[in-house]
Amino acid sequence: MSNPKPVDSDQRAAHKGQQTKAAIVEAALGLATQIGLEGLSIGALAEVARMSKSGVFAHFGSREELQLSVVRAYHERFEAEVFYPAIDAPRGLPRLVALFNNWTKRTTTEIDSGCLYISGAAEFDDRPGPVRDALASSVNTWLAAMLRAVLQAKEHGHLDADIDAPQMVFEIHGLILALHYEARFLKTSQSLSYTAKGFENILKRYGASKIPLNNPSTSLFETQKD
Amino acid sequence: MSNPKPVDSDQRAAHKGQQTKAAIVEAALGLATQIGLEGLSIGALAEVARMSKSGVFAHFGSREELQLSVVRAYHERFEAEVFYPAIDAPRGLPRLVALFNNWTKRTTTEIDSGCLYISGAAEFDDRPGPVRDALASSVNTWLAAMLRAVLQAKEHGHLDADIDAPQMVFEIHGLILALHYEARFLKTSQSLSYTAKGFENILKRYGASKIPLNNPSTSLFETQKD
DNA sequence: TGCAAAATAGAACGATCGTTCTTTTTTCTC
DNA sequence: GAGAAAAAAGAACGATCGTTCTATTTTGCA
Repeated sequence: MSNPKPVDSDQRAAHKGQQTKAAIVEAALGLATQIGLEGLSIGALAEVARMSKSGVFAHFGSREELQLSVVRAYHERFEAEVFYPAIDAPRGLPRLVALFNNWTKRTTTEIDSGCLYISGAAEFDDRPGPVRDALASSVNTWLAAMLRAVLQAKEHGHLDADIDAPQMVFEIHGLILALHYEARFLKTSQSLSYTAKGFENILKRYGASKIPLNNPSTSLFETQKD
Repeated sequence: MSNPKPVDSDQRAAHKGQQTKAAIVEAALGLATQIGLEGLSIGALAEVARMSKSGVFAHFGSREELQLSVVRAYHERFEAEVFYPAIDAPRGLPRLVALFNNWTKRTTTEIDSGCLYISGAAEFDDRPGPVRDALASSVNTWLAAMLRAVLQAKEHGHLDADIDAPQMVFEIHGLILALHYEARFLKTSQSLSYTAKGFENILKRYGASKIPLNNPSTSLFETQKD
């Protein structure tokens, strides 16, 4: 009638199928983060999406492809929420701190919803296949980004020159895993402050104290853009 | 005929039912550590135990009771393998080191088999009920034991007097979680050495360097009794 | 507006799930 | 060795699983 082109905001020239598929993946992501990728069933998903089982199934062709779609969606969300906002911070220590802050913030949010990289690791650590590969690839990409940030901080003199960068990333990773485990499963109330203090300890040990941050009045755990 | 009392070595006066139940739990433990408590099905378990489904089922009465039996068995094994051997070490830093060494050793073994406390946390963090409670209770018992060891090390002057003991336990827990995650899921080859180095870093930061161990020629990661 | 194509629904499949019931086999005791 | 008790097997149940097929509805373009 008035406008032949659909006024679609975030999906350009999206046909109906792609829209509903996106909505299904969205719902599947919510289910999978709560009950896991293995617990995600097409019947339950169809109920949440208010569709028929076969209607949902047709968009993926197999359960495995549905799981892969969920992993891809989670990866994009993680990138958008943790990685991209942090590259606004200047290279070196500020960016490393920003990455960690975003990671912590996301993990804290996930205390209610769950983290696919953690539940997925537990579910697929013994199950070879495309889903496991996709999960591991995403996590490795993220850990490589953290490693890059550490190396840059080292190059800029924000950290000691002789530090073992992968070692530092490993220890940081441990903090996040402990945060998720103790906050979500054990419901330990102080987990977040333990995580923050642990990160401070790591920073000090690797020489971050020598280089004050741009804005000394700001806590280490406030992301600062320049 | 000759001897009316059964010459049973480790199960005194055990009737047939208790013996086979123990064997079933043993098999279930093997299955559950690999595919998880949720993935553990009675049909698959019966096949492994070379029994009928109903034969297996009769010993537990419900799947949940089977899962609880597995958790209890895992708890006992963990205690026997990690906790009890370490209390041969003298109170304080040596015992703390022994606990960590045993924990690390067990986790390294579990790279092939899986850890029930980690996979169980991922599966039951959103699922209230007796299984979740049993898992959380076991883990809390173990973390409390670690905390006790840290406090004793503090009291004996092996660690700084002003340290935050729960904070230290949290960081140690993170190391173990990272070891399991990166070794088992990501197959990062250096995980074990990262864990050992991370523990050394933590010990130093909390003041362990001030008190040399009994036997300076022995690595921190060799358990030493007496 | 009409028509092909895409999207969704509906029904049914074989398989497996946990569980119940009945029957057979094994074990233990007198 | 007989007979009661315990243990294990067998069959079947309703439910749900992923998947396939066909029918119906909805969409998008000429």
